[in-house]
Amino acid sequence: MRTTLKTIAKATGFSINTVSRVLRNDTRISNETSVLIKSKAEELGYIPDALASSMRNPRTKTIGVISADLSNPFFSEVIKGIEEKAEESGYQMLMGNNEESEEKEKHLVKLFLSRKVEGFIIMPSHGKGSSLYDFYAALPVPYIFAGRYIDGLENHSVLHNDEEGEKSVFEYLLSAGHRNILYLSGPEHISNTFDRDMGMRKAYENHSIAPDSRYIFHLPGHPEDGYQAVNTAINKGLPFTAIACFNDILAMGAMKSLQENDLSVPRDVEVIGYDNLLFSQFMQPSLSTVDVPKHRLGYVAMEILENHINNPDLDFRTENLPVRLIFRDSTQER
Amino acid sequence: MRTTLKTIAKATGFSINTVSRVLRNDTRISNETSVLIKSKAEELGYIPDALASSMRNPRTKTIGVISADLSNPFFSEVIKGIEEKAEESGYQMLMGNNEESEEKEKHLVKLFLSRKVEGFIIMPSHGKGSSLYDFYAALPVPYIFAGRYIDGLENHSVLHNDEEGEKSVFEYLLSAGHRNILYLSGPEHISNTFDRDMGMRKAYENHSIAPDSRYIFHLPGHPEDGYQAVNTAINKGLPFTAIACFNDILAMGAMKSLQENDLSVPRDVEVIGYDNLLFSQFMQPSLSTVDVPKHRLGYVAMEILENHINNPDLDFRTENLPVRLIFRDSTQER
DNA sequence: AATATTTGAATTAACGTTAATCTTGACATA
DNA sequence: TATGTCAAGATTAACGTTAATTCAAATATT
Repeated sequence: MRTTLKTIAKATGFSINTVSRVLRNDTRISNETSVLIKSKAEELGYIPDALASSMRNPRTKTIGVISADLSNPFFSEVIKGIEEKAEESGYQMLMGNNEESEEKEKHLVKLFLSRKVEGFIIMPSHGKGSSLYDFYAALPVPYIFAGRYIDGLENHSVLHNDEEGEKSVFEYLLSAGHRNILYLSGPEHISNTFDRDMGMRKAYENHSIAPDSRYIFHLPGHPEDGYQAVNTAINKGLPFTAIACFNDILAMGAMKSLQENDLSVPRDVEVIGYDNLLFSQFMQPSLSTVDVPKHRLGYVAMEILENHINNPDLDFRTENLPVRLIFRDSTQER
Repeated sequence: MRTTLKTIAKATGFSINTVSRVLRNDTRISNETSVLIKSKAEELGYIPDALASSMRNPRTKTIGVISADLSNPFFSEVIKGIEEKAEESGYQMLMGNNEESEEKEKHLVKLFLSRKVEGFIIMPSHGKGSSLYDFYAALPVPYIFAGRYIDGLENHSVLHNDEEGEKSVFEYLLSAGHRNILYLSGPEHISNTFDRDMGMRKAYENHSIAPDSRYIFHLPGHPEDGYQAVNTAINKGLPFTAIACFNDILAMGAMKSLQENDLSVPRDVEVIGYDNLLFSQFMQPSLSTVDVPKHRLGYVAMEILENHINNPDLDFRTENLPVRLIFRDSTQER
């Protein structure tokens, strides 16, 4: 039989309530009793039942974290940031993967609500044209979208300035004289793609140039996608002198293709990634990229969520973290 | 006010119990009643309280997952495997990070027990000389160690044949004639280091050669460690013609150092990693490495755990997944 | 017609905890 | 002495479920 408060109460002769209060360090208990009960609890290997406790005490100290892909190094950095702050604040994480499906995402949110999470941090699968607006708007607990947003719910997001980031990439490339820039963009249903495309367009606009749609690829974002896209461009005889990538992983594939086609980076082609994943500085040549504060993104998301949990009337507002273009060896500028 | 079974009972005129049975699709309910109650539940936006339910029904359908480092791509692949099988079996994951500390690990296990997890999958921080043997041996729920083991609890582990894997690396290198092999090994407190070192030694033994301890480095396993270790070897004038690494991440750092020192891979130095992370095939040159079935490791761990949960009398036994040396461009052999 | 079975549901008692309200005895105060 | 205060603890009633038991009416069986 499991040791419960009742067991300890019987063993010590005190009431269940007194035992409960001792173990919660509640007041109005003599020191003698407290020591006695605590030692008995220890002796019996008492493990508190957090679920039973949550029945009277609505604070479950649990949050739900839903990511697009647990194995993606971008998300895992973000999740580590969340975990760090959650740990500091005494929260536990229920975790799930939406597999880039809105249905799955909704299902997970419901499941987690059932477990009485006090809030959510979500990396939504679909942002642009999401069908989940109504669903989220009606959620009974606070929620923060990390790194992405859902149309109409922007104020629930912690973002990293995607538009500014991609704009700085294209400002650099266009100013350096490039006129044939391959742009390996991301999936169209996520907000980041939309914002970065916008940044790209603004940079072209600043230079009074119209972007050429033949140079823009919308890709899922895996290494093979980058590899194939560059192969395709080369095979079609599309001339280019620079490649801007939606993420470092695409850049990894792109560089592989360039290498196989005997194109030198950065002499023949300059390449710029996005995200600044750990490995990008160790690539050969090391990858110029836009640094996204992934760990901080997670940490801040949890900070904000905690704020809203403790303060249900607080208004939500978009947080936008700064990004920074980092020059390494895959560009001429250093 | 939250909608509970009571709310629905009042709204429909049936008893709480009847409502409960309808929503659990229990028997002995007329179809008419069932439809009525279900539609009312839907209408009122009823969200079942899984915690309250767990008070009577001991199946919480939750497991605890504790990893050494959430942001490490090796672990995140494993976790994805766990998540996939967990999802299939209807389990949710409570997740935490032991930060390579046994104290933190123990704390997390207790916390999760409090939440009534039905079992654990743990990537323990310390395996060799762990102080947690007694603690784990007394755990009241089944637990599986993924990818590592704790001395005396080997039967709770799903492993990948570390000894065989590293042995195959050294068999290749020694057979190819290398006699000065830098071995960038891992942290001494984890079982993988111990087993791979053993594999290395067996290969040397097969060739009747005594390994030279000046060539063996025990490192934490970050890219900088590999980078520094190779720099150090070069600066000390230690001659070498091959590098075997405890993981791909070390190899990444090692290759960077070789590159900076104008040593060609694989012509001057052959390099072999371990783990076969996604990016290793995209490195320049692509990295020869030992493939570890990371996703499968997680998936199998969850399969086994579920088995033990459903079958408490089942004996634990070590599972050892096969590994395979993959030749790419960082070795002469292809 | 008397009895047994079946169906559909209500009642009751938990699960382990916590919060609110009582109780008791010791001591202090006027 | 009568009354008040306080400390230390006990009692009771929840929280939202589920399982076991009970009940009443309808139907079937002899």
